[in-house]
Amino acid sequence: MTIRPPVTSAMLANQLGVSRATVSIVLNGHGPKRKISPTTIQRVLDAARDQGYAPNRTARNLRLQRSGVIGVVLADFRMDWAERVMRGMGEVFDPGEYTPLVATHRWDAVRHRKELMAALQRRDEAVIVQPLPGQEAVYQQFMAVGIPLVFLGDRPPITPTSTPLAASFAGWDSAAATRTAVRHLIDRGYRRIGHLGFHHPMHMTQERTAAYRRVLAEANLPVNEAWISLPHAGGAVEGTIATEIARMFAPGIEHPDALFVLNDGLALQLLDILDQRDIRVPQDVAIIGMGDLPLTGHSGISLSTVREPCEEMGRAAAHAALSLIAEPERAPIVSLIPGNELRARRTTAPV
Amino acid sequence: MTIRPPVTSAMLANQLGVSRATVSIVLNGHGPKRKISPTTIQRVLDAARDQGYAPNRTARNLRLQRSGVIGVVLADFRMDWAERVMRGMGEVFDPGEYTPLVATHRWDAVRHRKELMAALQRRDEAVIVQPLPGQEAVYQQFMAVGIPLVFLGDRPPITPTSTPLAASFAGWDSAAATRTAVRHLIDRGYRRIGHLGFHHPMHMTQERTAAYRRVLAEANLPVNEAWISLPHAGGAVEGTIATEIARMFAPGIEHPDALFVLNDGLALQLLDILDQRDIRVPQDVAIIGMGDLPLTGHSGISLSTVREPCEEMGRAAAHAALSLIAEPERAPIVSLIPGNELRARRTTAPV
DNA sequence: TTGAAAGCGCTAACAG
DNA sequence: CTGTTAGCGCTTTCAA
Repeated sequence: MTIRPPVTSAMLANQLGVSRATVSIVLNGHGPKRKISPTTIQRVLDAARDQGYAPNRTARNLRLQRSGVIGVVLADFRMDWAERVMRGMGEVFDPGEYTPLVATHRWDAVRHRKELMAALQRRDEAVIVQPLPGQEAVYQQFMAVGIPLVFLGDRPPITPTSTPLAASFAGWDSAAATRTAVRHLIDRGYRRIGHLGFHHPMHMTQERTAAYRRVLAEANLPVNEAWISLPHAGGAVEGTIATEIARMFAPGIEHPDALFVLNDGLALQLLDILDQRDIRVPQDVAIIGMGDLPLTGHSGISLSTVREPCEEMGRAAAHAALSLIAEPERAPIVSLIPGNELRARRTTAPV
Repeated sequence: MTIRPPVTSAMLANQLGVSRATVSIVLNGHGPKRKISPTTIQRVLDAARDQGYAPNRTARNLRLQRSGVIGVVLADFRMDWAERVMRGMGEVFDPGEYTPLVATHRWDAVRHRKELMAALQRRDEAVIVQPLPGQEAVYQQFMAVGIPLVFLGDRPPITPTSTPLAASFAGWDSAAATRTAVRHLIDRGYRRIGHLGFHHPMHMTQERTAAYRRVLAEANLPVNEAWISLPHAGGAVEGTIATEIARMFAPGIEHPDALFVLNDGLALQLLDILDQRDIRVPQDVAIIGMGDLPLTGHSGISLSTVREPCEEMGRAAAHAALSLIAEPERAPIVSLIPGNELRARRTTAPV
C-alpha cells in the first residue's frame, strides 16, 4: 500500500495533450460557457474519472484566496447539545459552498486559544464559537482583522471596564425561558424556590440567575440567599454540589421546596445526589432544569425542563456567519432566540 | 469592521528590509540553527507580533506538500460516544503535529461519501471513519491511492464475494464483552434469554449477536428464535421496537425473562417502552445493554451494561493513523480492544 | 476554441 | 550571516 502521489491537473493535461487551463476550465464546469469543444470536454472528464483525479483544495484555496471554511469551536460533544446545534448548522451549510470545521476547547483556555489561532492560520472566513470567560483578548484579535465572529449559546458579559465586543451572537433567550420555568414552579404551588447554578461570568448564564430573582420578586416570594448556590464550575463539581445540598437541607433549618437549576446536566447530577441522600423528588423538593436534554424525558428520570432551541441556534449562527461573510461592513447580528416550550414532568408534580 | 487583508511574510520582510527567506527561517524557529543574528531575529519576531502576523497554512501546506490533517468522520455526536472517543484521540494528537478534523455522516450514504471526498481533496494524510454498510467502493478508493484508512468502532463484514478491505481497525472486542454480559444474566439466574439488536451488516455488530448465541449454546440454554429481534435500523425505530416487544410479550405465550440488548441507546428506548406497557424490570424481564453510556448509571435508570473502552478506541485509532503515516508500507493495524468491565445495576437484579 | 503565463504565500536549496 | 530563486497545484486573464 504505497502512497501514490495524487494526480494533478497538469498530469491530466499532459496525457491529453491539452493545456492545464483547458483542464481547469472543464473541471470547474465552465466548459460550455467558455466554448470548449464537446469532445475535449468529454475527454477531460473521462480522464479525470478514470485516474481518480481529486482537485487539490489547498492549491485551489491559495489561488482563489479563500478557504471556504467556517470554524466552529464548541465546548465539547457532551449531552447531545453539539449534536442538535450541528444538525441546525448543517441544514444551512450543507447546500452552500462553505464547510463547517468542528473543534472543541473542552473548557480549557489553552485549547480554546489554540483552536482559534488555528482558524486564523487556516484563513477561516468566519468563526462560530462557544465562548470561554476571560478570552476577550483573542476575540478582539478577530475583530481587529475583521473576521466575522459569532458567539454561540452564551456571550462574554458586558462589563463597564471592558470595551464591548462588537461580535455577533446566536443563543437562546434563556432569561425569558427562566420566567417560564420559575413561574411553572409557582403555578404548581411551590413557594420556597431556591436556585442551583454556576458561577460562570457569561452574559446569558448570569441573566438566568437574574431572571430567577426578578420572577420571585414579582410574585412577592422571598429570595432566600441561603437557597441560592452558585459554586465555581470545573474541578470536583459533584462533590461541591453534594456539599451545597447538605447545607441547604441540613436538619432544623427551613429548606427550599423547589429548585430552579441552571441546566439539565446539573439537574441530572443533582437528582442523583438527592437520591443518595433520600431526599424525595418532588415530595421534599421539586426540580426544574433548563434545556430538555434527550434523556430528561426518559421514564426513569422524567425531569421537568424548558426546551432549548438548539437546532434553531445552530441555524441562526450559521446564517449570521454567512451574512457577515457576504457583507463584512454589516453591524453585528444578534439573534436572541425565544424558546418557552415547557416540559412539565414528574420532578415538578403538584404538591 | 472591514476585512483587513492579512499580513504576509513578504510584508514583514519589506518593512524590515530583510528577505522573505530570513523571515521564514526565523518564524519557523530555525533562526539560531541558521545563524541569523540575534538582532535580526528579535526584529522579525517583534514585527510579527506587533502586526498580528498569522502564517498562512494554505500556502505552507501547498509548499510542504503535506496537510498535517487527519480526517475523522464520525456517525454523529449523540450519547457522548464521540465525546469519549475524541478525548482519547486528543490525548494522542494534541502533543503532535497532526490535527484531527471532525465531521459527521449522520448514517447517510451521501453525506458519508461527501465527507470522505472532502478528505481526499484536502489531502488528509489519514482518515479515521466510523463505517457505513455498502460503502466499500469509497473505501477501496482510499486503499487505491494509499491513504491510510482506519475503521473506528465497527468494520465492514468480511463476505466471500467482496475483496477484503485491507484497512486498519480500532474497536471494542465486543464479542468478548457480549460473553460477559450474557454470562452475567445466566449467573443472576435468568434462563430464557432473548436478544434485541439491529440488522446492521457490519462485522462487530454481527459478532455480538453470534457471541450471544454461542454463550447460550455453551450453557445448554435454549435459543428461542421468537425471542430474538433484529429490526432494520433507521426509520421509525421506536415504533418497530414497540411492535417487537408486543409480539414477544403477547399474553399466553412464554416470554423471555431477560434481554441482551445490542447497545445502551437501544436499551434506553426499550426501558421506556417497557415502562409504557407496565412490564416491570427486572421482575418481568431483566435488561442488559452494552456501552455504559454516561446516563445509564443514573439513579432513575440504573441500566446494567458493559463498559465500552471508547477513550482507548480513540487512542488506538489515532496511533494506528500515525503509524501508517510514518510507515505507509506497513500492514493494516487491527486493534481489537478488550473491555469486560461489567456494570451490574438494577435492571439485572437477581430474580 | 485553446494555450501561455502570471501569481496566490510560503519554504528550502543554493549562492554569495 | 543573508539574499535569490524555484516551485508546490491551481485559476484566470490575455493573446493567438
